[in-house]
Amino acid sequence: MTEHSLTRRRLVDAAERVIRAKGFARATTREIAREAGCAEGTLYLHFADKLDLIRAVQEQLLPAFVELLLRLPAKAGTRTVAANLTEVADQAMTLYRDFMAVNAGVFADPELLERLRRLLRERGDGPQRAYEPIVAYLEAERALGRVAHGADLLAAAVLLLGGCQQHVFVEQLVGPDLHPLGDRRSPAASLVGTLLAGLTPPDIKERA
Amino acid sequence: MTEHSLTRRRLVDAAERVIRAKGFARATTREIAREAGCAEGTLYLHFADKLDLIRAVQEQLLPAFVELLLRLPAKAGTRTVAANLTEVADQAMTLYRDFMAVNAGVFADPELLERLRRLLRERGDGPQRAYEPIVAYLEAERALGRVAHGADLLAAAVLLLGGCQQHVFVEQLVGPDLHPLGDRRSPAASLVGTLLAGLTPPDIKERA
Amino acid sequence: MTEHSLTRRRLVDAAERVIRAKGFARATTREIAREAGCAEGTLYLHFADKLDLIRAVQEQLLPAFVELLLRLPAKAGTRTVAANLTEVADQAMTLYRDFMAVNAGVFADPELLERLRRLLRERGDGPQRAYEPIVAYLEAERALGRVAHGADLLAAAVLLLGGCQQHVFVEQLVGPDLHPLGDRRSPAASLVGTLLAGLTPPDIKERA
Amino acid sequence: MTEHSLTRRRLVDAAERVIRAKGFARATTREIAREAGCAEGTLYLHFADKLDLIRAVQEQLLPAFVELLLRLPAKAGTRTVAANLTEVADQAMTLYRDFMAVNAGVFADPELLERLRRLLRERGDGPQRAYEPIVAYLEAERALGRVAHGADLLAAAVLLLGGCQQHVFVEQLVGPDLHPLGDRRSPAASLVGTLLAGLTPPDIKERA
DNA sequence: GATGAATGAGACTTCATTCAT
DNA sequence: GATGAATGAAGTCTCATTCAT
Repeated sequence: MTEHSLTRRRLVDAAERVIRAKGFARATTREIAREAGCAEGTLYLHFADKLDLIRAVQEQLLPAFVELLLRLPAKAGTRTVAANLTEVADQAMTLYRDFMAVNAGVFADPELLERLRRLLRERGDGPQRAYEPIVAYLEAERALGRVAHGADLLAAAVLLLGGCQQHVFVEQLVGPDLHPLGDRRSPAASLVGTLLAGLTPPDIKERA
Repeated sequence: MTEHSLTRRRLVDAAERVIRAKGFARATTREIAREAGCAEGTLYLHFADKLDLIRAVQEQLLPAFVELLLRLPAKAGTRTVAANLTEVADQAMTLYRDFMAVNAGVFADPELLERLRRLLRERGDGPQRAYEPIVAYLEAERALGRVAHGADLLAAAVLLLGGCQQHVFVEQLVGPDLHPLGDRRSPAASLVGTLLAGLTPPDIKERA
Repeated sequence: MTEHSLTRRRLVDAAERVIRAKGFARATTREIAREAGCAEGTLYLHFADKLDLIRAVQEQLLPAFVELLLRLPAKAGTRTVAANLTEVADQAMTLYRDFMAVNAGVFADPELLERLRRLLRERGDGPQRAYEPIVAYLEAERALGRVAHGADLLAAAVLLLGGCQQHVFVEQLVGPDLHPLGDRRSPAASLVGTLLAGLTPPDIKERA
Repeated sequence: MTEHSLTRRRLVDAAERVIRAKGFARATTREIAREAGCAEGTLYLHFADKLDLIRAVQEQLLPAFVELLLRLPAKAGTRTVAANLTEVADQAMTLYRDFMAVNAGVFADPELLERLRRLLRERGDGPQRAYEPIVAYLEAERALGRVAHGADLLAAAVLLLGGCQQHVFVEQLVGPDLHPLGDRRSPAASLVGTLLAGLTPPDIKERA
């Protein structure tokens, strides 16, 4: 089976490297083969076509993202909630920076998007899986009294990861120097602090 | 002048339609011209090149959102903060849905990204500008006592818009039915409510 | 008759200027019309097509070249033969520099070349007409004893103009600094001096 | 290696044929590929771009001439100076006839001209290199007493090659029958003879 | 399995020319 | 006569894919 071939793995890794380094639009089969150290034709011995290779890259990327978060729930009760979430936010920003080009390429091509959608659906997988360990962690903290009882933990996870993605998005589009949040010591900590504190003033909150 | 030419507008509209319908990767000059009902060469009478047309599409998408945001500060004190922000969040989600394919195409090609970056830099423009009216609105509400004094308003704006973008991102990748936030009556309201309330329990907050 | 229209003349002059300034390949109808200060369509009111305009440029250029030489024969007996020929050579180099782009464009396109050939044939005109005043001048000098009796005056004219064209050709291709003749005080004088003196040593010449 | 590939050679040959047959302006990549019997894309497997192919054509045209010139210095002392130079002149005319269309195309386009200029500069190459073996030959003949001691050998080389180029230029523009030098038994011999003899009468020369 | 030269459809862009105003 | 927006054929070049070795 070609599924576990060494050359196959080299091609997937090469594709990921090229997309990250030169952008999705520059990730040609020629460039990928060169990076993988094999001939262009070899690609078609291991993959039906280029989309098939891209799909393989996606399959490899998504788990990496989710797995990072799996250790999170175990941290409940350690340090502070802010510290734990800031660590996650920092890593999320790094991941979004890396994945930006791949995601963009997929969203730019409906055929790729549809293929990936179908694949994720079959597996019950997807980016929303990243919410789960965050929600689990927050549930654990809630049980420990370090998170409010009424809090919408799923919405919190969306806000947290969204804030990170938004930060990276603006950062890449206008540059870190023009990003209004870019001059903070830790943009991640700013986001987490605000998410934890909320915006409602104490007096109003009491009445609610 | 070509700036307000009818054909120019037809081309921009056609480009937006094609990008949305067939994706950025399928939005060829040929297809766009066909959709606009004019010859391919005509495109280059109104735009320097394809990117110039893409930029025009981006500039056409923004106003609806910007205009909503510009009215936002004046709403301070009306209805509830939650209602005002939820309206913005709903509009932002619509915008992100429309923008997704265009943004993806730009982020997939480093050259397009670089050119857009340079243009935005020259104009002092960019997606970060959307934070400003939100921050201004929240400042006005803070002056009215409806937002906490210590709140980090810029971080709040990033979380809010980021949460919206994240929601749309997952929605488009896995479909609305599999999105965990998709079954809520109003995902926007969920995000806003959580952002306003925060996660910290009242007792801890008092001590801080 | 459009033959003597002011706009027509403006177009021909503009075409010549554009070809000289930007090269034959960059001399588009759009550029020429812009330089002439009229609309692109106007060109087709005065000329059947672009080739017709180019032909008009040619018609205007060739006489300018020939007319320069017409004063030459009258100079026989004045100053020195070397001085008179050097003056011609200097001007010939200037002309070849100017005409290079136009000539190149014609020689690059067989259809243009054929049209020009036919036109010249009808008129009995052409670049060979430039030889005539040079030959006439040398004949006059020969009668005055300042040029050898057996000299092949036509061949001399070809060598002189050819040397000038060759000099400009190399100069434009490799740049004046790398041209081996470029560092002479006067390349034209070098060519003329050598043409006058010949290469054969005196002792051999006597025997002949 | 593609340097010695059969297809590469076929493309260069095809390009030369097409340029000669249809002119530089008609030598499109499509036409060249068709003439070479391969696909248009194949051209870009062997050449960086179209100019790269044109350069290869130029480099292929040169050798025949260069080789003749390289053997020239060794001929010093054999036959007569006139015979040796006439042979060179004949070959030069053939070369210029072949080169005319290619050179014209390059001189018609400032961008092509600039790129060729840069390439030649890097290599220290160029048409001026043709002067060197001619000068070397004449130096050898001078040492043997068959060329005058004071002669400007570089200027002589420029006159010789220039005369040949001029002859071909006029011949192609007005046709051989109208060329005033065209009815000579050997135009090359006429030019060489005149260059050797010079124009100055013996009595004046003695005084100098 | 591996190779890489060859393919050819199709991308973006230019430009001589036309025609309704 | 003049205009200039529109045309569309044609140009150069790219790239996913195939196939003989």
